[in-house]
Order: sequence, then C-alpha cells, then structure tokens
Amino acid sequence: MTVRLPAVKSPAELTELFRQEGLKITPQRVSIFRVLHDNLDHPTAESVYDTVRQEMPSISLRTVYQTLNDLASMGEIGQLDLGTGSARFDPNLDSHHHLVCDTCGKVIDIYADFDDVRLPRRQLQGFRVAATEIVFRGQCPDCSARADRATR
Amino acid sequence: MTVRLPAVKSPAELTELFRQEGLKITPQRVSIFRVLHDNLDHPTAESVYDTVRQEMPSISLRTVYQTLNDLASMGEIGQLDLGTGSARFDPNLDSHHHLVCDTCGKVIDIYADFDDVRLPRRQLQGFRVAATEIVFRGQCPDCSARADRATR
DNA sequence: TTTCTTTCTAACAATCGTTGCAGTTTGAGG
DNA sequence: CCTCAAACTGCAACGATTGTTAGAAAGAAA
Ligand SMILES: [Mn+2]
Ligand SMILES: [Mn+2]
Ligand SMILES: [Zn+2]
Ligand SMILES: [Zn+2]
Repeated sequence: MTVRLPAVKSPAELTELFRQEGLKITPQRVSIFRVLHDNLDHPTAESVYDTVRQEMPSISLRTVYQTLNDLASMGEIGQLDLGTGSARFDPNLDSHHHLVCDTCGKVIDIYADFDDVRLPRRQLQGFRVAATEIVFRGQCPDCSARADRATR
Repeated sequence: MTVRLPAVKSPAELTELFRQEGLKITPQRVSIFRVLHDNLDHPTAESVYDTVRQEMPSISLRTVYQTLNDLASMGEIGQLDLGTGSARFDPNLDSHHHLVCDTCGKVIDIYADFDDVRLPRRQLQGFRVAATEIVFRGQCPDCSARADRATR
C-alpha cells in the first residue's frame, strides 16, 4: 500500500489544453475551470453551477454540463457515479479511491494503492480492464453523531 | 484471496420472508421473485418488468419498482449504481465484486476476497465503513471485438 | 480595426429513470 | 362469504441530464 498526492490542473493549464484543441476560451469556461480547481469535494454539476453563478449570474446550467462533459471526455476531470442521485465530478487526476457517506453523500479521497486488487486472467473472461475503482461506503462522523442523537 | 459461491434466495424463501414481515403474497410478487431467482445478470427494473410481463401482462412497472425497493430495503437483494443509466438489482447476497463493461453495460460477478483492501484508522477520519465495493471497469470481449472491427 | 468564420451560450423543450398519488382491487383472517 | 388494510394500476410529477437552435461572442484574417 503506497501513498500518493493529489494532482489538480490549474485554470491556466486547462485553458491551454482547450486552446490546443481549437476550442474557444470563454469567460464561462474559465470560471468553471477556476471553480473546479479549488473544489476538492467532488461537486455535482448543480453545485458547480451555484458557485459559478456567484460571479457570473447569467450562466446557464446547460453550459456547465457541457463544459464538464467536455473536460471529462478530454480526460481532464473524472466523473463518479456513486448512486447519490447525480454525477460527481473529480478534478483530481491521480488514480485514487473513495470513501462515501451513504447518509449525506459526502465523498472523501483515499490516496492509496491496493496492489493486491488485480484479477487473475482466469476471472477476466476476456475482459480488458481499464480501471479499478474501490468505494468504501459507510457513515461520516457527522451523520453517525446525528444518528446516535436520534436513538437516544 | 479466497474464492466463494453465489447465494440467491428462492421464490419460496422470499415468500416466507414476506409472510413473516406481515406482507401479502400476491401473484405479482411471486412472479417477480421467480424472475429474480434465475436472473444472474443484474437486471434493471425495466428488464424485470419485461420478463414478468410475459406471464402477467397486466403488471405495472410501478409494482416492479415497489417490490424491488421492498426487497432491497429488507436486505434481500442488492442494488448497484454503476453509472449505466439505471439501477441494477442483484439477487446474489454473497458479498462479492463486479466487472463492468463501460461500453454495453454488462455486469459480471467477481467472487473473491481482497483481504488487502482495508483502511488504516488513520485514513478513516472517523468514518464507519459498512461495505467495500470494488468495480473493475473495461470492455467485454464482444465490445472489444466490435471496436476492433470498426478500426479496421 | 473591421470583417469573416466558427464555436459557444442561453433558453427552452424533451427524455429518462424513478417516485408520488388516487382510485380500484384483492389477500387473508374472522 | 365479509371486511378492510394493504397492494395494485395508471398516470402525473420529479430530478438529472441532454437535444435543439437562434443569436452572441471569440479568434483568425485582412
Ligand atoms: Mn476523488
Ligand atoms: Mn453481483
Ligand atoms: Zn454523512
Ligand atoms: Zn460490452
């Protein structure tokens, strides 16, 4: 089990990448890049929207989805489907895992390699495995406390 | 890494469980139990509906969702959210993991314990972990072949 | 700077999976 | 058989996401 560090691309880097792809640099996009950069809690499209809207009230939710999808398909952000209702976007590109609160939906990064987790060819049945995701599910301290209080 | 076997409850067992809970045994429920019992491919509510409808054309999709939710909250089936668009239900109660085709959505069981996958208290941050899910993502043989054919 | 081409945005409608609701039906105990 | 709480059906509503498109804006070229 080895420990690593997070790696999030800066707005400037993302801007440069978009430029290289021949995509235009709009204030909407730059604003989204900025919001992603200092959001470490796996925001939903809606929550990115809410934050961007504070400095750009006219932006549309559609544009946020569009840009997040673009970034995801360029491989510049990750997208997590954890059964919390909506997709969560992850600007942290380092391969890592997640700890999820099933009660409130909080998502925390786990920076660790589990070298043991590899499938023997026998179990692969011809599959080509591109990624291995580990999700630890449970209850965060806040939700545990709240539950205890309710049971008292 | 230890290997195990699948464990799926029979229609009779589920019927008995419902009876114990004071829930009524309706033909709709029994039919759904049967369909689940011999469905090893993690069906969606819609696909359970389609199958049940063959022998009971008047059943409503609403009832299928209702019964699947009941079973899931009784802990008698699992529910997977894998980002394939809709929830997948899993009658196999043994703790196990999954191999998912990101192209066609196929889901295959992986019966193996990865004993290495345990979080040191230091990383838990006070979380109470109830379950650890491992998802291997990639491409199934069919989809790989189809992709190769397209690239030729 | 002005023009021209291309891409993007905003607004709105539509879709998909799922759940809420209301009225009707039915399983199961008496 | 009755009774009646519980379950069923059909449909409306909902939240998340995507399709469409006319007009706006960015960037390149002149
Ligand atoms: Mn993460
Ligand atoms: Mn399974
Ligand atoms: Zn929580
Ligand atoms: Zn496939």
